Amino acid sequence: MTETETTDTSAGTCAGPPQGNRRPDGADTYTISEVAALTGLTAHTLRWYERIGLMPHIDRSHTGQRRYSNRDLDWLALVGKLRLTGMPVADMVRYAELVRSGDHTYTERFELLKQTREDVLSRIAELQDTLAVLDRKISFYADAGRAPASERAR
Amino acid sequence: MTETETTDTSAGTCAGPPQGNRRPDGADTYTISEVAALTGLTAHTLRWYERIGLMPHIDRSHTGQRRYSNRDLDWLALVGKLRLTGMPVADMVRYAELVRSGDHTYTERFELLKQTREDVLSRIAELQDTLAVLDRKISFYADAGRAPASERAR
DNA sequence: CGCTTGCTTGGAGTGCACTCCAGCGTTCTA
DNA sequence: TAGAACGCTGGAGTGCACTCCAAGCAAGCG
Repeated sequence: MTETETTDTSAGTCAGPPQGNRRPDGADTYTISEVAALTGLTAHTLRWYERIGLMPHIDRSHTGQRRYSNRDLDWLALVGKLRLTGMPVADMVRYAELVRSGDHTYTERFELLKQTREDVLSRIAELQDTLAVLDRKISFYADAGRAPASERAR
Repeated sequence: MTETETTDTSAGTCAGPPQGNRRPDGADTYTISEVAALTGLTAHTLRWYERIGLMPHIDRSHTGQRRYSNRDLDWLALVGKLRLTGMPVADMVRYAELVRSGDHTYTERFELLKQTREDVLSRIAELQDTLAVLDRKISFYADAGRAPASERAR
């Protein structure tokens, strides 16, 4: 085996705050596998993110190995959040491009964030709707128990 | 072109309640394209759902064409809800199998629903977390406007 | 009767987001 | 200074959820 790649037991149900043990700014260099451990992503995915333009340029050691910084970790934390809103990776790349192209893209980024905010809000609303449906079904099953199948449930 | 397949303009942002014009029970037979229009799914997807076992057995006309009922529409509405919780199709198939195999699967279905409810709850929590992050960023951009890039934002 | 429109099937294709591989170089630990 | 563990690359492969295709049957209409 050439590469171990986090035999992922961590990201079970909760995906709790992975920002545990960061190094202080100034002494913040992490190898790819450290970042993998900290973010829950695989090293594969980190390299892939870079290839598709989702990451800023990552520092390299004198031999060409990636050295991540706290800033990169912050960016990955944001990406992680956006990812679980269901935002397509292509849109995140778009945002990354805006950041890279400088300060004159502020308003565009602002609009993008506001739009995303709206999307998240409506997704939450959808989920609460679904929750209501589930609760109705659950209480039906709770009532019915194994009573005669007078009204068959699906 | 042999099949028109809903040139999807409907499912834009909101995906509002598609349960508009149902026929009264007893006179409830719908063709596949009617169901497509009512649910926002394509006819392709409806046939695919059937193939993979996500649908109960659908009635057929004397020539073999599918005739959906209100009950089928109800089922599709539930599937739609579950789908947008991010539940994998395979899990929904599992639930469909439980329904098909009869009343003795009540408790298992009950457990599955409760688990799903938990999943939805934690997804909502995640999204609210993300919302907080977005709000912080948005207010940063709102404050910063095009002020000097003292603290560069990502 | 021919034409259009709609529905049927099995199987192949698509897009997304990873995920892995082979073959090689580097870094750490004993 | 071995040897194991880790990291590098380009490109190929995977799994999911559709999405489409080709060829054919069936109903309604002028």
